[in-house]
Amino acid sequence: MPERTGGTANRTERRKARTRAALIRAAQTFLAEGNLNAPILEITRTADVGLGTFYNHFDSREQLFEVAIEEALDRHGALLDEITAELQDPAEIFAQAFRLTGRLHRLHPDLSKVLLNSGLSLLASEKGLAPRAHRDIEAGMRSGRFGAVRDPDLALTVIGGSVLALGRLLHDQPERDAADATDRITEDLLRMLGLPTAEAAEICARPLPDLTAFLGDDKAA
Amino acid sequence: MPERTGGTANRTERRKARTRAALIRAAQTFLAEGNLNAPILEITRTADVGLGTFYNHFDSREQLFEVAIEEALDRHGALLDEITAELQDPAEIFAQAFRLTGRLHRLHPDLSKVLLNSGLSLLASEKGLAPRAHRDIEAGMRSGRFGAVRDPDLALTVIGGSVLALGRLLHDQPERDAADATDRITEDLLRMLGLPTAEAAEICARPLPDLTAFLGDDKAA
DNA sequence: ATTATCTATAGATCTATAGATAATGC
DNA sequence: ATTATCTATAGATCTATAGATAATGC
Repeated sequence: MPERTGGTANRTERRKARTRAALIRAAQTFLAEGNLNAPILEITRTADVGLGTFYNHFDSREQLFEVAIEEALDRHGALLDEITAELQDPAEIFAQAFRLTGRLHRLHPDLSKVLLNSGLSLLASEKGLAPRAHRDIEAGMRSGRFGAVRDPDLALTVIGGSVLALGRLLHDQPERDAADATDRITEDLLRMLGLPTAEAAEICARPLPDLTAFLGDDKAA
Repeated sequence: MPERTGGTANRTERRKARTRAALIRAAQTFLAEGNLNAPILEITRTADVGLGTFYNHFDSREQLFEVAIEEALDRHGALLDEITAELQDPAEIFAQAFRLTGRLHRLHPDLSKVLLNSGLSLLASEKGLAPRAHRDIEAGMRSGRFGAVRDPDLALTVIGGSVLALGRLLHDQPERDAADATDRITEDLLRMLGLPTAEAAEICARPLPDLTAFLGDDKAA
């Protein structure tokens, strides 16, 4: 019977990886609660490992939380890649990624809260939505599709800020229709990038793949 | 000789107000450093008051920091009001407020860092830029000037997120021309709200009042 | 034999208060 | 006489490590 956790060489390494993952997962639950000061003992209890074990893996709480944020962004990035794998048009790739990210605040509230409590680090991170949006913006500029963009960093700034602020809005207004709010903002952003009004609306009205299928297993690689 | 700090009744009250202000100011310096965990003793040392005094004014560090963020936003809001007092057009009021806020990241880096480290609280706060932008958006909708806006909360979401993300960008890229970056984003946002391209550009090219005059005294009421 | 993990704990750090002091009110 | 502030400190809490234990490697 094959082991689940990674394909690393021996059992000792796999156990170590599992312990590390448990610590990261525990950190994410505290992050989701906005409790950035949780005592290390509480974190290790949540991870169900001994206190001393923490220091085998991390030097400080700050370091653990940093890794935990990166890991969450990474997982989200992988999900976006999976879902947009078939698409060619940068405008559509961007639109789908943004629309799905907005919906995620309802479908996966834990990840959502981790992102909201991670402050602005998502904006400059090499993981997650930001680098993908950057790639799509540059592709769209080259193809002439995003004619209104002169500086991709500035476009990315408005987009990244919108992702965060949208998350906050949906968190503050639990009864608001997340899909509708997200799609409207996506439309605004597409127009801002240079798409004609009608086309922006059309792209945001297209059907989306079923997210729940992808979210079935929480531990998606 | 009249006292400076407020016009409150007696000297005891004024001294108390000064102590409280010193604590808030000290909290803001730690906030600017991103040190949300500074021991209360260090905060009181920075404020140059005894440790016990802290508990005469606040119940917890969290409460102090909350007040410190509100105070910073409040001061910024008052500055914006002062500067835009003469203007009538909601589009121009909004544009000036946004353009000045962007420039503030260079002119007043301490306030800038306080805002960036305050997380997303600026987005939903009743103080600072957000309520003013909300007011301007609704005025612009009524006058038909912001024809593209259907839901003011969504417009405010993109705008608020952009404020924060712009601050982060300018912080990460110290050599970038803040005025230029800010004006371009303002232009994008005005177009998003429904202004014609040419008019958005024109409004963002107008001269701004001299901010340094207003920033002369840091303790502007 | 090696390596990860565990438990127990010394020492550092921090919070919150008690009681003393200093300043102002009346 | 009242009120804000101060200093000193008890007790709580937390970090980081030392040394023991358990599991795997070879």
